[in-house]
Amino acid sequence: MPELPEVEVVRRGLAPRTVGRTITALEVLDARSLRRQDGGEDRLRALLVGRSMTAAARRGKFLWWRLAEADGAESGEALLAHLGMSGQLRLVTPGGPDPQRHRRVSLTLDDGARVDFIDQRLFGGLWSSDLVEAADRRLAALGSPDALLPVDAAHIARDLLDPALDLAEVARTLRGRRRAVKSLLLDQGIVSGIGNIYADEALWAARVRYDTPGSALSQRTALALLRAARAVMERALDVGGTSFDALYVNAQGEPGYFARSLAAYGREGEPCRRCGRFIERAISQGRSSHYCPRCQRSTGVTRKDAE
DNA sequence: CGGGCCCTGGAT
DNA sequence: ATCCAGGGCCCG
Repeated sequence: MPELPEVEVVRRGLAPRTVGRTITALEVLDARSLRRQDGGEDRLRALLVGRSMTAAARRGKFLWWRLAEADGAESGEALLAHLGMSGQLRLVTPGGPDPQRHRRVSLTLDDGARVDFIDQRLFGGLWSSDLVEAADRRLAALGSPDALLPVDAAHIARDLLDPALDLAEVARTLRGRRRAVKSLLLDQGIVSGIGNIYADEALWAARVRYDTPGSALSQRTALALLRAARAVMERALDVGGTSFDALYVNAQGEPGYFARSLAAYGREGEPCRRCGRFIERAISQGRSSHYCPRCQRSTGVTRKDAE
């Protein structure tokens, strides 16, 4: 399921073939993928056709293109995409493979290539969003030329690959909450880009149990956990992300290879790669958590929690 | 802050 | 036929 590494792989695949190109047509095969578009298909078409893409940026799991008029002036809007859990953005070149299954929206570019939005489960979408300045006025995201970002992504915190992220501050935020640490890692308003897979992997790497209250973490452990999350996502990025099946592929239609390196996610009943104990699975907040019952421990409760 | 919902298709 | 997967958002 596309989390930060997978979305970044897609961004890197799309950027060189889309930035600098002009959109010549919009084809909508399933309007449900435009659910979040004000004014629907007609308005999106009016905003896109004849505009060029000037940058491909990403914050957390949100990906967007900056748009400019024919004369090069910025339009003040971005084309925003979220892959949900089964979305793909695929580059289709004339004569190349042409995926039809679950194709929902296509953009045609002035070199004849197409960008297809494919989405089996329809949790993702494509829509336009006005640009606003990031609250901290720093570079908005990876791939962004300035501090502007789509208003519909402005509530999303910076992610662990963002040079402007203040790691110590995020660690302090985790420690200021009493919710389970996994729920905090998944909260895109605290730190973005982490989903169920990389949350379980980061917790395993840092030896922290999913249900440890944030307030029970030391600053040192909270920092170690965030660094573990960053490290596992960087390793996944290096091998093209995590693919379990055909649901996640890059812009060229190729899978990633990180599934074979997972230590916790999806490994219920298999031996822990550190200590050999069987990985267990627990349901919490409607999601499964995979963890090693021996080497992932609750760091215990703080005095405050014991009261 | 937890739970339901949006969706489809593959597994049971 | 029913269950389950899950990101984000909305509801209470």
